[in-house]
Amino acid sequence: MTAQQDIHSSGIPVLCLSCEGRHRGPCGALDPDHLVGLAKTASRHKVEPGVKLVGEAETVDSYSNVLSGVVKLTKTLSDGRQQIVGLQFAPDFLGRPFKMDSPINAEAATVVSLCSFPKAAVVRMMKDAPEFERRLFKQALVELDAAREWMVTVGRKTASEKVASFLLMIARSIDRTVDPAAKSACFDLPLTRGDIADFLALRFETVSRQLTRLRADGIIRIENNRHVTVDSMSGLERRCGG
Amino acid sequence: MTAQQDIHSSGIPVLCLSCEGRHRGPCGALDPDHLVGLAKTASRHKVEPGVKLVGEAETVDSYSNVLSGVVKLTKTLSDGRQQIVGLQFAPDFLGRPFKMDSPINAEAATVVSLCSFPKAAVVRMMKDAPEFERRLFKQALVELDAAREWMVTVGRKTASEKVASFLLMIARSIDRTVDPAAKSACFDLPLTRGDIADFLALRFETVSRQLTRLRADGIIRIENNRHVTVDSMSGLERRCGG
DNA sequence: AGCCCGCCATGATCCAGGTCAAGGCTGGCG
DNA sequence: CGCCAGCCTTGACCTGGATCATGGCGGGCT
Repeated sequence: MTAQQDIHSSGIPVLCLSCEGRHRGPCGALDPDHLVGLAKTASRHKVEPGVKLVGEAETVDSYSNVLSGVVKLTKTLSDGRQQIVGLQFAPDFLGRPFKMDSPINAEAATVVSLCSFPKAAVVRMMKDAPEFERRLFKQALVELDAAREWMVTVGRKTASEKVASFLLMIARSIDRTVDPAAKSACFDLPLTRGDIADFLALRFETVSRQLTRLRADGIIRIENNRHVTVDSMSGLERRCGG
Repeated sequence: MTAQQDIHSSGIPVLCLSCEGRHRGPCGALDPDHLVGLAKTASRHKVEPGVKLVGEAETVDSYSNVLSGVVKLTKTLSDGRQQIVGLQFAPDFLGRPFKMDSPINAEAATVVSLCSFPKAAVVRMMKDAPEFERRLFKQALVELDAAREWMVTVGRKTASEKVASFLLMIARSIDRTVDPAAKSACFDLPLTRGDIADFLALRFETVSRQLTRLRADGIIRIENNRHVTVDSMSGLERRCGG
């Protein structure tokens, strides 16, 4: 950080100083005055895996930034069939602007830390800081691109291609600093086999079998069911099905 | 239209007066001055089914409003497998703000009429008229909701439920004035069997068989392969699978 | 007219992934 | 410690939808 930026940061609330939501997220659009106003209404939480954050068709009165961990967005049919329709990582903004109720469920997939704001404070910020609204707009478009990308995967790829595509996506999302052209990667799966199945529209047995196959073929190693080492990124890419 | 509105409309370009893009679309956010500026750069087209409007990964230098007809948004894997990831009806805005190139293909599914603008004109309008940008934001969120809704359908429903859900969606999209609680409906399918298959992640033979089944069960009638009459909306809803 | 081409329907067969079943591993808790 | 619950793996078998094949229908072109 340069001296110039240091001076500018003098008015920034302590809470926000090293916050992901400001560093790369929507709050980065706000000047110190706005941040002070918003920070007064903000509250931080840490929630355990499995905790429901927002219910489908539920009225929502707060929005949040994801500061760490992974949130899964799901939809469920009346007979229990479930589909994960999106994943959110830090510093994504969690919530549906311009609507009273959420069209989806949001649930912590891992330990998640959040910075929550009353809905009204966010609405005001969107009015007062056009660049803030614009960041939310941009995130919505990125999520739309991602949702459409996954429609192709869910609709048209084979089980083997789906699992490879998922691993590649996670490898690239978990640590965005990693060289995208790296030969290998290493990360903790944020989802159980069952969750991965709900994301890819498979059964957990099928996910398990495909992971076993990737392991047998020397593409990946798995420790403790969760920790994955990708030994051959190129091998993984070749299995994603164009 | 009241006298008051009549007076206000006096400065509106003739082209825009009865335009769907202004009536219910993004241009409704613009005042006469803005409309005049935008209309100077606008051009209207009519294109035949099958005409490619935007290519995947192609640089785009114009945006459009859909004034009539249906546009399909597709993604294709390198080996030709295709998925329709969205449909656009009047008065949807066609184009990806904040990006040089489109992440998807857009193709006319029916005869489509468009009102196109140079990209720069739209970018300027987003700066000058915050309410215009907000409308585009809202449309993006509606498209995101729709994409997620279809992820559930594509991923978790059976072939029979998929086709029923598709017919219901079309019945409700084609004529938005129709009573959503109506007992029956009547419309032209904007897509071929093959297109419907690409939308639902099925094969066209499967779509054909499911339509035959709905016909045999007295839920729908089909004339000329395209014109559908839904005799039992409730029967169709019951087959959508929650 | 006669031909071709795109679209659709339907039957026969196949197979990827779903379903059912059995067992292992790990961590929390009485 | 022993028990239980959640998660994972693997095997055996089944089935919904894909694939392959055949033919009909309608509209445009020569």
